[in-house]
Amino acid sequence: MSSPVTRFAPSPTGFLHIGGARTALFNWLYARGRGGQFLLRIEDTDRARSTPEATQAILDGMAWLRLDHDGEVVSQAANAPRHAEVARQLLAEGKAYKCFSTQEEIAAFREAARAAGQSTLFKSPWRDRTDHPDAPYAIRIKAPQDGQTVIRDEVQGDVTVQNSQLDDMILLRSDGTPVYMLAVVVDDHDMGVTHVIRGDDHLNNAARQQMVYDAMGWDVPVWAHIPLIHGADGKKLSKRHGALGAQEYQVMGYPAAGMRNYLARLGWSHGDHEFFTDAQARDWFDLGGIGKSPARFDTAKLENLSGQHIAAGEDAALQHEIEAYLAAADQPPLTPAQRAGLIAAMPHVKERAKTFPELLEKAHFVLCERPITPDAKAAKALDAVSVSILAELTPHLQTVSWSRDALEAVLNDFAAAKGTKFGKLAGPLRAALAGRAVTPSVFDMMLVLGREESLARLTDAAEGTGNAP
RNA sequence: GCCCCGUUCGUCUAUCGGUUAGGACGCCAGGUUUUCAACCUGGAAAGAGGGGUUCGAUUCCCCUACGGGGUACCA
Repeated sequence: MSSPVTRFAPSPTGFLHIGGARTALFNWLYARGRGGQFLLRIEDTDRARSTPEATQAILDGMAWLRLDHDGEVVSQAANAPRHAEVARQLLAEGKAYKCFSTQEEIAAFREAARAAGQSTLFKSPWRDRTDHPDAPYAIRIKAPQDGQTVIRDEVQGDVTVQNSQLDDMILLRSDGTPVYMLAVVVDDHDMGVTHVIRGDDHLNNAARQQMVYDAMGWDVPVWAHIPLIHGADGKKLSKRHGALGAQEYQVMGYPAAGMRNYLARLGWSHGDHEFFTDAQARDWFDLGGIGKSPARFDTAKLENLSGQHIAAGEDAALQHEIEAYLAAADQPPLTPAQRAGLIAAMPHVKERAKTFPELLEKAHFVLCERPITPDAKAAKALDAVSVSILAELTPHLQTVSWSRDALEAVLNDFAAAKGTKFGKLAGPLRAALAGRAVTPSVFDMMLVLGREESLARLTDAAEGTGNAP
């Protein structure tokens, strides 16, 4: 069995839609997991709505999710001559015919049919006529008039469509331009696509497209129509559900790995596995694991998975991705000092953040410089009493060996001597060290900061330096 | 209107005729704790409705309801 060839074929009319991202992911997973190829084709035949910016946005979105494609990006519009050629061939073989009906005539036909309560499928009077006038014509395929067409779908099962439901669809418009329904088939065939994994909304179209495959004597690809993604209310995903563009999630600070895991898990499953790596997803992904019903987008689950991926992430990789996030979110880049600080603090902050903004907030202690300006909550922890206690504590830290055990011992002893518990000291220490009330462990902060910087910050706080919320 | 598809806890899902219907997220209660997060323990929570088939249906078939998609010289 030869290796599969899949493709993602978005229309460049906007950003990379979240549903499109999942479709791309499924195709990528299927191909990559089997040593196959994953191709990318931009369906830009609608010149009016297609823009280069949109194409770039799609490419950017895929790059963020690390969905690399094989070969050049194919432009469907560029293949128009080949599409027309196929239509002409079918015409020459008598499998298609010239239709001289005008759009007005067709509209009138449908209106009458609707009024009479009959099928609105257009029945062209030109199907079998040979007395052709000298006028513009469209090329229509000769659809089978009886029998049925079966779509052997890997997700939906066998879907049977009565051929009486199929019309003689247009292949080539009267202006000579090919129609999408023809273009996809020709392109998929020419590109050697073996597996068409796409949205459910194309399921019915598959029957019409199969007519073209049959007429040309081409092998029909393996179909896999995946259910669409819906909003939290179960309705079709739309703007009112929030972010629709895949990249908006990058801007919100979700790691690509978390997004991929979530998207893969949305509508597909592999037993009870919820959290998995890219490698596992590639190994496990199969068409049989795709569900049949539409799934709702759940931000809470996305967050959970993101948190797990951040925690499991490799420090250097996280570092790079966070810098990319900063750029995508239009935020100032890290200074060399901040970068070094973040790398040092990473082990202590990555396990407590669900998103990058959250991680950065927890890492604030290495991103800020003296004198530290505490936020409101931290300032509250630095009242007169606390400040005097810090002043008293500082000398004890001058000589202690700078290790977790030693620090813990010193602070506990100091707390005991004061007749209190370390917990009471933690708040002020946190505030002095980070200027925040929410931070990693004070011991971890001190170790990351080092003795000199830690003592300087404590001294600042004790002296009230820079203490102006 | 006609055609096609779908329907298991709030959400994502497992189950491929026989299970106390499992897991995860979220939620609730308790525990741990140095803030947040994490973590530990426990809990509430589901087969749309109605008919069949069968010794036995969540699972197979039919009907209804609801949801989605298609029905273009759009993609």
